[in-house]
Amino acid sequence: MPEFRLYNTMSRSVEPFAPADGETVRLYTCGPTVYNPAHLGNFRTFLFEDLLRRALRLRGWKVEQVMNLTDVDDKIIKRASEQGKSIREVTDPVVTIFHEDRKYLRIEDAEHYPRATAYIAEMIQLVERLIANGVAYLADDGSVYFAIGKFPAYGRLSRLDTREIQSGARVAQDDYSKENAQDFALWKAAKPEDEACGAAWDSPWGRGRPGWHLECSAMAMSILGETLDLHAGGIDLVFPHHEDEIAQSEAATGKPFARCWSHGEFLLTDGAKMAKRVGNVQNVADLRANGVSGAAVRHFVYSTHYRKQLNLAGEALEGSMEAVRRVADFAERLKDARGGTRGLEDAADHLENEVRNALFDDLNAPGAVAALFDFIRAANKELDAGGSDAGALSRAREVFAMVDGIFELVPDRVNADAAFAQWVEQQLEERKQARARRDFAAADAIRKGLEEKGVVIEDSAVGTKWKAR
RNA sequence: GGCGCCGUGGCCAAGUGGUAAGGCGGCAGACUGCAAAUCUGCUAUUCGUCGGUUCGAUUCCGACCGGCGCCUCCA
Repeated sequence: MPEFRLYNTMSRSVEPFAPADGETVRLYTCGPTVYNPAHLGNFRTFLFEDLLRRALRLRGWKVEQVMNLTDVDDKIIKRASEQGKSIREVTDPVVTIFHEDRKYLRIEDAEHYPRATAYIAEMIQLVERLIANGVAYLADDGSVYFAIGKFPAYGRLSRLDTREIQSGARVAQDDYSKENAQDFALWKAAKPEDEACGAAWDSPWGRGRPGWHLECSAMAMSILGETLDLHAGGIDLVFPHHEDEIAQSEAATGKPFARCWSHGEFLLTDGAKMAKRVGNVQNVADLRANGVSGAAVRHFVYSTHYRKQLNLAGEALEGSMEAVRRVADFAERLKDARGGTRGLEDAADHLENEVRNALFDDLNAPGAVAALFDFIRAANKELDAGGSDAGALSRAREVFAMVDGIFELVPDRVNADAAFAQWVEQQLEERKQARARRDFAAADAIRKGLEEKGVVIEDSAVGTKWKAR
């Protein structure tokens, strides 16, 4: 089994990776803030993490993944206030949509999806530890802050040592009375609007709510233990989110918070970061409306390395839709095949090796996908040649299933309703008869009629197949 | 201003100190009654520009041009 190598943001280099106990990778991934459906940029990160967990399993490890759902934060409170709802009323529907979207993109279930509001007690305990350790303080405004000056390692992950506000940097908006502008809130004193929407809890420091960073540390350590094997997220979380997670976790436990940090790059739209503020977001609902399958999105995302910005532009998505059609046709063909050849078996062996090597080399998805397409061409060629080797065929099916079990590029079959399918079959029968009497004009007219209904047909020696397009 | 990333064919995009993966598209051919699917061949003498190191650089170094991201809302 080749060594698994992964880029570690902490060291800024590709390093060998293995879980501490040699068996189970304890993986924490920062999830969505559920005030609005996640957009494709968010999902690029979740797709990266999906591939990561599948690759780790391919390597032979178990994976225990936590993806948190941030269900209390400024934006949620703002929305709840505007709509006269509780935060729960705002977040519940969005959580439902998140999971639907996630399934559409075939992102596997993580083992845990903790909601921040379910871990308030753990967060309070963590803050108490930090206060006891002298690295957190209660300010005049009733909020508790982390004193970054008390944590010498602060800034190691992001390598942002100079914290002065420079020209060009965004200016911090100070809503709270901190001792140091760079200190971050662990616990925020409740404001009237927080109380109004159910975003306030009792604490030793009075009514309040958790700061954003606190939830991840509390949930990660509660569920996975004080030292994670791997912590992943979007590149923008490096600073301040992950920096602050490290500070508050390590200052509390005295142990390393994560053994490895992995960050996925952004999705751009026509060259600009996809973001609400830019106004260029697309979400899964938009894709569905345009007939873009989850499989096509996966192909698109996995065509670029996770540490490189990916530009949603040009005909890229259309290309992925077509590419995935090719994979689906091949899958069908492999399923229906009656036998294989020695060459088919060799191609399968080669594919398995290539995929392992690529994926274990810092998650080189493009390389693995390229190997898959090489295999499809080679296998189509072998299948064209016929062959009756049952062992070779089953080997090809096995490896293809393994690879597609990782990338999931075969789109869901659109199940035409029964009446429509019956109508299509009837048309095909009529066309068959027309062809039998060599009335090709009639046969072509039927085919044209089917195409107008979105049905593509393929004649072959064993009959005519059709598929909805 | 600080930190970092990127610039490869029409589009998306791998990769390596030794002469360019893969997908989409296009062109031609095989197969087909015609298609579709599939297969075959062709489609970057070249990897932003200019220098340098080297026997040799797209790959290393420097400068420049262009694009992007982070510097407490951020996947």
